[in-house]
Amino acid sequence: MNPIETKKKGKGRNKIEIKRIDKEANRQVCFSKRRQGLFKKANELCTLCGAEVTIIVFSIAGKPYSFGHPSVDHVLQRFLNVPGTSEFSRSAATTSFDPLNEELAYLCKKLEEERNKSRALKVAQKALSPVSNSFLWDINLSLMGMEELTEYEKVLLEHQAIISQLARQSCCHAPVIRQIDGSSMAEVGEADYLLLQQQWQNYELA
Amino acid sequence: MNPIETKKKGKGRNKIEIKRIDKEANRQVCFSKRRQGLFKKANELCTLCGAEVTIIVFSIAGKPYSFGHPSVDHVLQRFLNVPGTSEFSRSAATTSFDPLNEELAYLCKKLEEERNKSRALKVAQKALSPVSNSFLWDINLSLMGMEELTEYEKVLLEHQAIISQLARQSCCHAPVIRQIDGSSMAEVGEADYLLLQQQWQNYELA
DNA sequence: AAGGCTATCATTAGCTT
DNA sequence: AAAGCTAATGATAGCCT
Repeated sequence: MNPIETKKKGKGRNKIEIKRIDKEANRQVCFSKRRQGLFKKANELCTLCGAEVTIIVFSIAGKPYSFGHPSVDHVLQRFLNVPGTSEFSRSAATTSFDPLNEELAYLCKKLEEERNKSRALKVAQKALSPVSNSFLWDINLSLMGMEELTEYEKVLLEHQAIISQLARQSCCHAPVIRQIDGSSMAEVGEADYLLLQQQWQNYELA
Repeated sequence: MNPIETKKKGKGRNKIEIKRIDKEANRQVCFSKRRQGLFKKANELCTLCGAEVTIIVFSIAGKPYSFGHPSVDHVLQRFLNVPGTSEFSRSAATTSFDPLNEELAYLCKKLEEERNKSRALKVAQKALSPVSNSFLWDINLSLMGMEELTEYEKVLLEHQAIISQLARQSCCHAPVIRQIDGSSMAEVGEADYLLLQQQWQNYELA
């Protein structure tokens, strides 16, 4: 037995390199199997962790497949409504200015204005440690009504967007993986209805 | 040895049922690990099969994470332009053709938000006790360093989660008093950056 | 093709620092 | 909290039908 030539048996799985599969037949089979696996994983993530997930896949042939919980549209709407998450959520027409920087500058300016408006509150801020933001924990949500909470939520989203922008600028130009909360399965084909049913059964049980 | 009680050792993986994880700490860890796994699988699908994929995930805390090859926007744009794939595809695709209206709508929306914010501020200033929430509007993000911003982001996420929960319970009309328990939900994913770097390296090679 | 099989590789739940 | 470990479970490449 040659120790170097550890020939594998014909059955079972071989380790493969993650690079484009040249042989078209193999690529198609791999695509189909792995897409199913990906959607299954996504479904598990939703069920296990209460997350909202959407996946859109275009095959090399251009055929679209999608997964979404609670629905593709729901997650997309939510994503597109987050300021700064997607460029075309507000304007696909990139004019001479950079929309992201423009948005950042705009929001900073507005925040600065708000800041100037509430001078009386500077006292409270100064009383607190300049290093620590722990005073934020003092915010008492329970004193707010729903309307106020809604407004506050908007501010949170804006601040979050700004922070993400800053994080993006200070790191690299790779697309930042962004975050806020929260699963529908809209398979363009038919193959995944079973998975969907299973998913909803899980939810009904929960 | 009781044949019925096949107790597992402390180490190693146990089989788990695919249902919501109750324990929050475990759920968070699971979310983080499985999200990374999902993105890795998606990246492999892209590389192996030449597919275009985007994934959008909202954590239970409301934090958005996204994966996209070649980019989230590219895949979303392609998807939204496919007739019938998404309910709001038509509006999203057609309105973006008019840059002036789009920009105008955006500015109007922002203006309205600012007005609401000011209104909320006034209400807060009037109604709240000396321990006021309204100093929040005074926060100047541009004065914070990354470390501070990261901390602040954690607070934002927690508040968002609480607000989301309150919103869900709003049928009660009485804002539920909940105390923040110090556990942070934020993951300004360094692990994600690694994944992204890996992703981009793969793409540069391809 | 599409689905089943299975050896092998990959992911991860629970645990430890 | 975040990162590392390990034994189990889970996914799947290559083959067969």
